[in-house]
Amino acid sequence: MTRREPLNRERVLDAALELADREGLEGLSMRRLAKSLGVEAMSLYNHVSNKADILDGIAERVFSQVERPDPALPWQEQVRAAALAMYQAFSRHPVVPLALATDQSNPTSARALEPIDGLVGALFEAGFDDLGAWRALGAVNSLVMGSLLLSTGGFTGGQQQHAGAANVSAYIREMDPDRLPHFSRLLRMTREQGVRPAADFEHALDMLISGLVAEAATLRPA
Amino acid sequence: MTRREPLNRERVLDAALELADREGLEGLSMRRLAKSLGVEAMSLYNHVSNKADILDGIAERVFSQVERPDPALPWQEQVRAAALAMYQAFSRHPVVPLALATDQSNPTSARALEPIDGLVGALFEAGFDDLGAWRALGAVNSLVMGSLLLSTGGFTGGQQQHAGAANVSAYIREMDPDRLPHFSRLLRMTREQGVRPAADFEHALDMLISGLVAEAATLRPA
DNA sequence: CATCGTATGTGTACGCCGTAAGTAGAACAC
DNA sequence: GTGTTCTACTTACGGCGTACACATACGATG
Repeated sequence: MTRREPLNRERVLDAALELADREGLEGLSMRRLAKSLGVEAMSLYNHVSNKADILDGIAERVFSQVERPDPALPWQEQVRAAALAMYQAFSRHPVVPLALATDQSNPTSARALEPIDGLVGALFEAGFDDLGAWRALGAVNSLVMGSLLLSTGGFTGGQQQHAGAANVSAYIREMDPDRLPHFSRLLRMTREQGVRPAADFEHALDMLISGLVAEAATLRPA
Repeated sequence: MTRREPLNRERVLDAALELADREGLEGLSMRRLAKSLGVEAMSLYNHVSNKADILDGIAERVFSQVERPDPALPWQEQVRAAALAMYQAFSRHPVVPLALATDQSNPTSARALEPIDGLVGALFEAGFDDLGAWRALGAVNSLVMGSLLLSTGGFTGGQQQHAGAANVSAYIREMDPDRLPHFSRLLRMTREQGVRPAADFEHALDMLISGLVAEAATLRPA
């Protein structure tokens, strides 16, 4: 009998991320995770301190996959690249934004926050003061998180996969177009043409950044 | 003995929203809700079909409190007013955006979606085509939801209440400012000056809308 | 080699959760 | 009266996170 590899934190987090990607946040339970590792639930506690620790761990892992933009770029492009990089990394693992938003995960390691630090640096380059940078950071983060959350199951989201299509048509069926003429027109359009969350996000990001640029222009009369 | 008022859907939803406001989303359980009504858990099922139904119900309730902007306003101001109205209604009941984002709630009634319909109408007024309006709607919704979610417990959120202050200072303690110079500077600032999520959101919204306006200007050479 | 402390995995149990199923009692129609 | 319907209650099931006690295996030490 091939003696099985001993457990360790790495392997637990690997399996947790994989399970969560496959089954969603509510499918990630200690018992199911243990089963996927061929082990009993309580064994996990020898390697992680509790479930929150697991969620922090996978969030950190995903944060650490966020590519950092080239600091030589103009600040707008750094902001754009940083936001896109966060969006892309998180959209590969939609469980993470969910866990962050619901406060089930709270990564505090420097490694996790580095992408954000880079973004703030670019905002300082642009001439924002502390409050301005804080607000711009919040705007970008909100757009990233909001886009991710709405594209996964949010109320007006473009849920393109799993229950997605069925979901949108359920909306259309239950909705009377007389009371919601504009919105139902949009929903019909999305049904005919599909929905591309990443492209939509990129477009939204560009609009926000153009607003940031306009504001930054008032700061340094150059 | 004063015979107690009989239960009904209204009273169940009232109590559910109140309990959720007080105890948060994870504090809203069928058993606790029943107890707050002086009743056993299973009795609730005579008036709502399950827990998802309750979450839909309270979401609809809060949606219906969103004020609709005056359609006579210029479109930018309609968009601004609609987004602010959503933000304000939801920030009084932070459970609702959470339930929406985690797909635990999925209101489909016309009443709930009216505020969104109005927003789309304003975007059509601005000259956006279907795809443009869809994207602009997504941008605004994402910003609203993202801001709400991050201000409640998000990873870089301005959690001003409950565990809030302690939380930010925990960050500061665990973080070494050498690796995160910019971000730690911002956190220090927020600790000294506090954080005002609503003002921050308004600022972010204005930046996004200025981006929307710029885009709309390219559509109608007017 | 034997021994022992530590690290790792297991079994059981507790108090939560949502809810299916069955039942008891009251209100009402006939 | 009898029957129907509606509401609330009781019990129970399978799931959750995890505390606690226990077993076993391993590496260092004698």
